Amino acid sequence: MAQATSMLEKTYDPKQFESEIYQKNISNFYPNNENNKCFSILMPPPNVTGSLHLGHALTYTIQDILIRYYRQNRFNTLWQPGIDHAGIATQMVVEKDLIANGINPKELSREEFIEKTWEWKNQSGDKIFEQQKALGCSAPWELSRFTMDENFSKSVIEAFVVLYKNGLIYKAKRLVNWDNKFQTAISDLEIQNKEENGILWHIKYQLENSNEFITIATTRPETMFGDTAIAVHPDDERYKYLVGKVARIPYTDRLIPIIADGYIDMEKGTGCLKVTPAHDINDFAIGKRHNLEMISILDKYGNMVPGYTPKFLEGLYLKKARKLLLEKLKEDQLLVKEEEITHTLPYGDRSGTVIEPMLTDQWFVDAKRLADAAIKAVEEGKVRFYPEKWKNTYFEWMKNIEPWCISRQIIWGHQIPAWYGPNGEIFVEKSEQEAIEAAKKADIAGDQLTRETDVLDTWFSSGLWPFATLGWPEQTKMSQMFYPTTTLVTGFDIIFFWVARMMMMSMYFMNEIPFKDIYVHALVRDEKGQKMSKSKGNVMDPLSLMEEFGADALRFTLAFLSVPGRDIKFGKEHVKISRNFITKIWNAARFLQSKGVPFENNISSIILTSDLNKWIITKLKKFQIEIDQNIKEYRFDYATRNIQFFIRDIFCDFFVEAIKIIDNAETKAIAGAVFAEFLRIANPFIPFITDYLANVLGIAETLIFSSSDNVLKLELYENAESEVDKLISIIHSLRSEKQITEELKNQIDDLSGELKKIAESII
RNA sequence: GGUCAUAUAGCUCAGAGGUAGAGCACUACGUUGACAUCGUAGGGGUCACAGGUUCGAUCCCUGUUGUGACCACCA
Repeated sequence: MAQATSMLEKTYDPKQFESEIYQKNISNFYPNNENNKCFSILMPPPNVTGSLHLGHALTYTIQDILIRYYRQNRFNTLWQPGIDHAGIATQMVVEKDLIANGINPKELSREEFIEKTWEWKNQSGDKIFEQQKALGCSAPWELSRFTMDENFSKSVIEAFVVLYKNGLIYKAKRLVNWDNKFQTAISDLEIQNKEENGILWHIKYQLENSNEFITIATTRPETMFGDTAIAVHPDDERYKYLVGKVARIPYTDRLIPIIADGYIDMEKGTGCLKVTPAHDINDFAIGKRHNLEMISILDKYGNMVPGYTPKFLEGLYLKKARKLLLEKLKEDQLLVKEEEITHTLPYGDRSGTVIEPMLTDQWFVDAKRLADAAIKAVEEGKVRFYPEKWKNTYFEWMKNIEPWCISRQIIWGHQIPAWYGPNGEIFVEKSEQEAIEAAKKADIAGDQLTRETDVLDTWFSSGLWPFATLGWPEQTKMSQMFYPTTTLVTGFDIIFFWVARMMMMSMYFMNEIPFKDIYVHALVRDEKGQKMSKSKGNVMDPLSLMEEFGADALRFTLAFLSVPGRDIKFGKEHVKISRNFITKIWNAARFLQSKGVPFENNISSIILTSDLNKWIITKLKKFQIEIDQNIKEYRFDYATRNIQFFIRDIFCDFFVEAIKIIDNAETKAIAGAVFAEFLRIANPFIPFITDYLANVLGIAETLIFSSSDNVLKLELYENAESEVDKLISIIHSLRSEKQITEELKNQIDDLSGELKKIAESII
């Protein structure tokens, strides 16, 4: 004990625990093989470009609490860590980095660019691991996977080939969301809609062989050169007579028919819609119905292509072309009205530019077919959402799922394993060698093959995370032990991106759910409830919070604020309060130590004679039971409240105060043992201080593997509990009434000797 | 337009069919065996509004309003 005192006081300010240095170096992968209880969590792989933000800190804290809790209770645990290659995001960062170093990324070959990206990844890719460690994350880092690693890539290729051969992946020319900045297609999910003020231009098209005009309304006049019809509602009395006639697109010789289609809303605009199938999703559908030609008038950079475009606009970027065209239309009195409207425009969530619908060849996953099993698994309760309401969100999206465009025209990612023959033949194989062999059978020489240059959507590979990390398609021991995983912890913002995709992929390839529970946590907002963002400047850095208040305080705060179904309004003040609470624990330890309390006794072996001690034992066991329950129900908010209540209101405010009066050997032994058990119970939440105290107080080298068995074996002493509870309420009355009434005096006289002594000490 | 949430003390949030709870802030007192990063005591609430069910509703139901998120669409 004397030695422990010197450690406490020598290394640290005696009144406060400084947590930053204490980190146990223990392998955190814990297959103990004592039993077959397994608990596993997939760590959502952060982007390789990422650094830790508060949302990460929240999700990792929750996962770490779960992992530590089950590991303590002798489960075989796996918290699978890793990093995502984050295709577009990474390519963006690397390109910027290259430009900053005087290299033009466009002048690099594909191979050179990939090499540069790997270089960049290798020097900055592991930063986030260090940050996770600082937060106390106890993951087996040696098992980390990276989505672009050789083995993982093999799994990705395998998945693609199998899906293709079974008809679940296909190539098609369709309208996709096109990002002009990156010159790639993106999926529907990668779009952010923003409401904006815009102008609706009313433009006259002259009817052929007539002096009459028809007026359409559009927000995108420059696409008029891709028009292939004008549509009106079949019941629209104003325009009925025009159906079947033809109009001429201004500044061109092209004639387009006026058609009738029920999609048209008579109230909107002029009631006449210019139909541009290659540049609008709804127009595309109309075009299909009426067998219209699809004319693309923009190239991949968003410039007007020659051919259908009049000479004076050729080659111009669409916005410039629009401006020039409008001036011209005005001059020629074809622009009859400018109406101010608000409308929603799609923006690329990475590029920030307006997304154009574009007619291109892309690869798609037939998500509808994959969705069925994924929906069923949740409907049947094999996979459960916590809180349950998120299952509605999941169903809504899954049941209306659209084909998933998985090809990206970028470099960084898994290159699609497809080879083309000279006449457009497609060979999808796991390797070039196999493609050559397949081609040979079709009488195509290997040297005539060219490989698809597109790469896969990042989320295609992330979707395989639950089983690809465990070695799929090989059958591994890890997979046997840990698949399906127990709990997925994630934010609601990636239910579609990731959770839904993992569900689909896992049901298809493993024929089994990827996880049993999905715990959906909140979004961390600032104290005013605003989303944190760099542009608003309200981002709080977890690392500096940890530096100021300690990792335990941050973890405790995040868990405390994790009320299901409510976003977290996060203020620094909260962390300070938690830090104060950590200090309270620290000081309790200092006091017990100064009293010469022994900490090494096994709690279940101490013989209990006094009500006071039976009381604290009863409270301790109830505390343990509550914690167990709350962890099982993912109520980290309750669990942290339990911890606070037990150590402050139960242990410090009453029991420690009582020790000052009743300090016999039994009570001291109980105090030390209860405190030791408290440290153990709190360890998953606040690992730094608890492990440190356990260590210096001689309780254990670490609490990381200590189970709750001893506490659960204890008896509940209901009588002693109510006796002491009575004493506590007497003390409250004594204090608030500030004088002793006859009634209180009688109540005190009814107490047993030891308790009476405590009550009398208050008087 | 559709869906899902949410409304409780000045603030952040718990809560249960039957005397409204915590932390912070506020007031008073306290450095009498750890802790002022603390302790003790205290003030403070028509539990958004309107109906309904009930012996009893802040809690359950319906509607209204406010707030938030997501999805879809926009000529």
